[in-house]
Amino acid sequence: MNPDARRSQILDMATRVFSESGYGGSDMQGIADALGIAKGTIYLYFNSKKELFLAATLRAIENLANTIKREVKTASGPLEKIRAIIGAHLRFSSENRDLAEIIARERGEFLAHAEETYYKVFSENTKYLEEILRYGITDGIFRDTDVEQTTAILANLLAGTIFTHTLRQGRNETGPSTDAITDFLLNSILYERNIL
Amino acid sequence: MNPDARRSQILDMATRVFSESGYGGSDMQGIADALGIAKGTIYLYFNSKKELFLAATLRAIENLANTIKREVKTASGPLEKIRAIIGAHLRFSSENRDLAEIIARERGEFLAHAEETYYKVFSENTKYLEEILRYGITDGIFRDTDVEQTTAILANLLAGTIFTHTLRQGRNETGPSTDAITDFLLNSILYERNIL
Amino acid sequence: MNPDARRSQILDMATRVFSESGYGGSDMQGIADALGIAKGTIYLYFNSKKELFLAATLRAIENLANTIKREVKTASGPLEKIRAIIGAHLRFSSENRDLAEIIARERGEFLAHAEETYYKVFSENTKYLEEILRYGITDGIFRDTDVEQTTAILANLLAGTIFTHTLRQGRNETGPSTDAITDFLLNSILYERNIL
Amino acid sequence: MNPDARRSQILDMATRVFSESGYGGSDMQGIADALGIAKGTIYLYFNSKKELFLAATLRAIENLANTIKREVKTASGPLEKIRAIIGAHLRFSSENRDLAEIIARERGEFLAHAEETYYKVFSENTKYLEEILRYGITDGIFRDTDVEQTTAILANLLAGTIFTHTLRQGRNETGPSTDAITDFLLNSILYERNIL
DNA sequence: AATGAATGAGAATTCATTCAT
DNA sequence: AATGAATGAATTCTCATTCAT
Repeated sequence: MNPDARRSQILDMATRVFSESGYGGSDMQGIADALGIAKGTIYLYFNSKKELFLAATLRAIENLANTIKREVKTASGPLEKIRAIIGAHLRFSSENRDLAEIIARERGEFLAHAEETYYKVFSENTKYLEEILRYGITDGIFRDTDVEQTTAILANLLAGTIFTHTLRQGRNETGPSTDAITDFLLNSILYERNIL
Repeated sequence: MNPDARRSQILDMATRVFSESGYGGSDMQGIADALGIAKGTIYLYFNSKKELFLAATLRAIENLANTIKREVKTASGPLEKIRAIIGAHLRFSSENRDLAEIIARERGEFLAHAEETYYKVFSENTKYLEEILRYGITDGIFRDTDVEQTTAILANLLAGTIFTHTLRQGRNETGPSTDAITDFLLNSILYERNIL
Repeated sequence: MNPDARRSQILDMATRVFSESGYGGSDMQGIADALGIAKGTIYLYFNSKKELFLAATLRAIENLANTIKREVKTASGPLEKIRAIIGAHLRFSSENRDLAEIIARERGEFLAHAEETYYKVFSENTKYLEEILRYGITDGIFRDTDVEQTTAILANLLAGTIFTHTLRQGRNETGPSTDAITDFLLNSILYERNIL
Repeated sequence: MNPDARRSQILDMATRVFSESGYGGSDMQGIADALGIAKGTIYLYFNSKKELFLAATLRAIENLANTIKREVKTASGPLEKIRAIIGAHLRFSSENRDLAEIIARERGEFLAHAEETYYKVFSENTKYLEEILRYGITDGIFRDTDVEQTTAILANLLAGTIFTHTLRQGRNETGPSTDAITDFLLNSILYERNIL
């Protein structure tokens, strides 16, 4: 089997298993069994359980970061770009539950490493949001708010959305929609709400 | 030693140790050592490591819930009550890092149990917020928004604030202030922003 | 059970098992089984298999060094002291096969560590022998040989005696006797052989 | 590549690696890597790790035995033949460290097999030495000692020389020289020392 | 109530060996 | 002949939990 494909296949299964059972609740044999391969094979591609977990997390986080980047690039105009960032998070949480969940699991298991992971996404987010906000303020469509605080608020809101997504699902609840969040945000920051 | 005091002492240390090292990264011997007692003694008060961890988490969560309840009761008027809820979360994160951190750790380790924990706080939050919002809408000071969505948004924002608090600290960053979040929220939901 | 006694008991069995099967050929479970205790118990006293092995070796080497020291002290006169050193090695090999064997095993398994072990005994030997030889030369009973070379020769002879002891036993052969070695040595170094 | 050459090349590298790291400390992958060949290739020439190790040891032993035989044959007269045997061991230890070291390693790892190995060399030694001694005694140049004991003593001395060679090197020490050992021996066994 | 020695199930990891290509 | 990916048995080590004192 092609090494890249095998590596990717292991990562897929590891993501699924770790997402379902957490790091401590999963074992290497279980991942191997689920793939129908030998335990030793996993170690040909990853040096340890921790490395496998973190590789799976990293891939998830990069996937999220790419999703955001792609959608922001596609969107035109500050309002649409903001909606794109919010939408990217919600869609990512819904469509890639394993990926979203493993990101949240990392937070509890490897705090120090999670810092880096977290900043991979959120520093990107921050960059985009600050640009958009500054542009909008200069342009006169946004109120002259403290850009950094506003950005941090939205970052927390989006992080909270991902961290609570699975929790809500366990209760058959749905969180706020992209539209609701976007409206909420714009109502707060727009200079003239009535352009909505 | 008074049994309740000993139990409480063990919970305190467990909270500290689990907060620092996570569930998988902590061991019973370490907690006993830190207390200067024998490992077996812990088992006189808690049946298992998991039970100890969840008891510590539960206490943390109740502490947060009580903090919120107390401050909301003290505050007068919808605006002040909203500010109190937000402030309670931020102050709790700052002043009780261990407690905030163990709540975040539980999310990654015991997902199913975390659902309950989470709802202990957030259903309370939700109840208060929905009341406040409905009251404010009826009263005409808030726009006529979808109350459930708005509540869910704020819940996510506050959860994100707790979950990212330690992460930010690792980077020597501070998150948004109570004032910033409150202003942000009110600007969005107030019927007339200029009353601020 | 008394911790020192237990530690000692584990060391005894480890010495026996490692002597019989070598380091690679032994496993911790086997040692535990032979003692009728749990594997984990061994780890309460020794942190790793290697540490257990080296502790057993160290004890063996100290035992040999003490045997030599005791017998040299007891013997009176240079000729008797020399005989005592030689006799101590031969008796040690015969009466403490496990101990002699584990010393030889260490040589093959942990070369770097064996250096230290080896010098624990042989620097002691060297010290005694050089003293005795110098004394005898000054006194006129020994020829004026190169003391360091002669000492090194006897050290090699005694090391060879220990290292080959088990090998010879496997062939039902006996090595040279204390008397033979002593006579051999004295015939070489005495100024006048006929005092023998 | 010529099969014999490849086999030989593998044995060379195996000897080096096993000499440096011991049997347990070496792995087949490491040997293959050092040769720049695939691990599986080694198994085309040797059926197992143990077989490879023992083949390397056997070759080393035969090399030593041949060295001795060659030098004994070349030397003329009992005194020179004795010097040749001693010199062969010392030169072998110095010039073929890997070979000498793997012989010592085998002693600790495969005791039963080492018996055979050991006797390959030492029975040869014994044969030569006993012949020489008996000849010298009959001839009147050697004292009438117990030939077997004297032979065993020299065998132990030479074995000890090989087993301690690497140990001494780790301490930057040199063992006794060929001349010193030969003089020592002859002073002991010669009927008239003054012919030296 | 407290202790801490002992337990042993459990998991990670290694690596000699195989075999399809 | 050579390869190197795959295997899985074997082993070390950990640590939650128990229990005799």
